[in-house]
Amino acid sequence: MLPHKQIELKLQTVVREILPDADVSAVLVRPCDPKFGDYQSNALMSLAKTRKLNPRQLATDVLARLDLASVCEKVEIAGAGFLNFRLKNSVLVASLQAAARGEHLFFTKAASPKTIVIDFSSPNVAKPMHVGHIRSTGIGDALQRALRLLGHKVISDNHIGDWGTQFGKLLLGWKQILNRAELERDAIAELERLYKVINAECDANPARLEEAKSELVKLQAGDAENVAIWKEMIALSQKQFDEIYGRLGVKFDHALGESFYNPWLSEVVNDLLAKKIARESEGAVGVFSDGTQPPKEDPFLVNRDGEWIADPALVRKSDGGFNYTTTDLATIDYRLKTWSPQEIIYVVDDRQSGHFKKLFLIFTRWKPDAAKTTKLVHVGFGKIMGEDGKPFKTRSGDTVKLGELLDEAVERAYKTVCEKSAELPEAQQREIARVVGLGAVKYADLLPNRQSDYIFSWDKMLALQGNTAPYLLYAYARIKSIFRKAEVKIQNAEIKLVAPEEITLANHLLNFGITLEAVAEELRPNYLCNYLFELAGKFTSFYENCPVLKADDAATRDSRLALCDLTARVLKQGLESLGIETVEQM
RNA sequence: GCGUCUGUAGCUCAGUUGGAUAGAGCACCUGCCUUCUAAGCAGGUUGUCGCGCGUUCGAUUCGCGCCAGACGCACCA
Repeated sequence: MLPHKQIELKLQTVVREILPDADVSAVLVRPCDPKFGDYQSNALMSLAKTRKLNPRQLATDVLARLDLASVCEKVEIAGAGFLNFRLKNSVLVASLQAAARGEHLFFTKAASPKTIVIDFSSPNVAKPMHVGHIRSTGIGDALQRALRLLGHKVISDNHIGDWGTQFGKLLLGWKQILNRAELERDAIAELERLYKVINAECDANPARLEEAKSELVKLQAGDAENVAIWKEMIALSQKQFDEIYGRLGVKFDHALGESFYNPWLSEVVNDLLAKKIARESEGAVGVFSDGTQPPKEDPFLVNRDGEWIADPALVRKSDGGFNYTTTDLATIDYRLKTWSPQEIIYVVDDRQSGHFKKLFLIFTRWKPDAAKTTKLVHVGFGKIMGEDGKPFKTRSGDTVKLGELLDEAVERAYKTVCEKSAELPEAQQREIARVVGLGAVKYADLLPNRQSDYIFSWDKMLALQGNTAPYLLYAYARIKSIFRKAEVKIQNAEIKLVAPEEITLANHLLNFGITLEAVAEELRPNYLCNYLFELAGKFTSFYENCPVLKADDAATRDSRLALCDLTARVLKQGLESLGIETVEQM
């Protein structure tokens, strides 16, 4: 068991003895400022607070019964009632030794694994994937990787936008102005052109709009020709998606698009009507407020000029068509029936938070029993802005296509590789550039707290210094370089932690699991980014101050090699959890 | 108008049950390549945590009210 878990366990046991009714699940330790110790618990202070106890007295009572002599140096009470723990050197060493033997990598699998459906990326058919898609795709993929690493059963599902009113216009365009040669050359660009042209015509001419609508109606009615064209558009788009996901190394267990749920949509609406959750209004069917919440917190109400008026979630349009709330409800139902998940996570733009609030509320009204066992979570994120603070666009004002963004990242990385590592063969330079470029894009997107908008900057992203993917990859490559030069193989080397840099690094390795758990708990990959950045920093400090291959004696050398190896393994595993590859040399 | 999110160093951003003297990178300055990759390291400078009030032993964190910005508000998703 990892040392901090041992501390927590003993601490919880003692707290339970002293306060039998206390909920000890929040009695945890956290890594802290090294001047106080390796770990700290402030849980006693909040326990004391709710019970109106003197926090220092409680800490004293707990400490009197706390026997951690085998794990820590003397435990200290500080300030208002902090407990500070410093690990015994032998415990730290033993933990590293166990990791070196392959018994663990500083994290433990979840005690009770959950089944979790994670819904992310969700690009639209017939449209190019743009820069915005990196957010849902990267965050979603990092989350699925971290959750899997911790032993949860994850089902990733790409809810592709393959249905909707846009197909009326696309079908009209396909039939009337399609350029076959262009379709061969760049299918997505041609489809995008069709949409743009017809859309403009529809805006200007109601008759064109009617034509488009009638194509849509034919598609929805199962007209053979329209269905065939629609399927071809999906196939062409899928080629694009596969190419991008292939480059990004993103895999889905399923890609059940919106259209997959068509057979159940009218059923969903009828059920909602039968259960009086939805009602008719102005020819449409919608879910309205049930009046159980104060108006301010009720997402089905909106204030207009001082009056609270209905803001329903429509599930059927007055023309009989369905809305995305309907599809999303059918999707929830399908996922419940198919996988019985404890959690369904939606990695979707924060601008849709209102939709999800409504959707989740409808779910609890519609499936009250399922709602008790399945938690729905919206993992929202902000927009990518240009350096002018406005939404990130190309110089000509178009949205930035994801494929082109990746190309440019790799190209820029290639230029740097050629400068810095001119001696390497070109194939290897290309490979380094690929990993560094793609890694830089992903890392830059995962690093900021996901809910805020962030400013996209080529220079910062591919900067060679600072909190960037290249910095982390460089630290990893330096370790690997040591092993290329090492003439010995380390096997069960005895680890000794003497130099301050060795101890600091070792302590930080132990926190990998705490970090992964925080990522899984709060669904924030940026915690892992910061952990790895610190790890790389502490390693580099060690590297500068503690010669490895040129250590004074063989024992020190072997010990340091073991420390290098563990650091490399955590770095690689951590980066992998972020969806970032590593290179052995750069 | 109402709602949601955001506001932390000159710039870009972190800040994990409320916790100790609020951190990092960039930029700027000073050192360090005949020693394992200088895409590096060591050190220095930088703050009314938007403003005010409240809860608390303790608030960047929680509550309320302002100010500023972004986004959203019935048949698109």
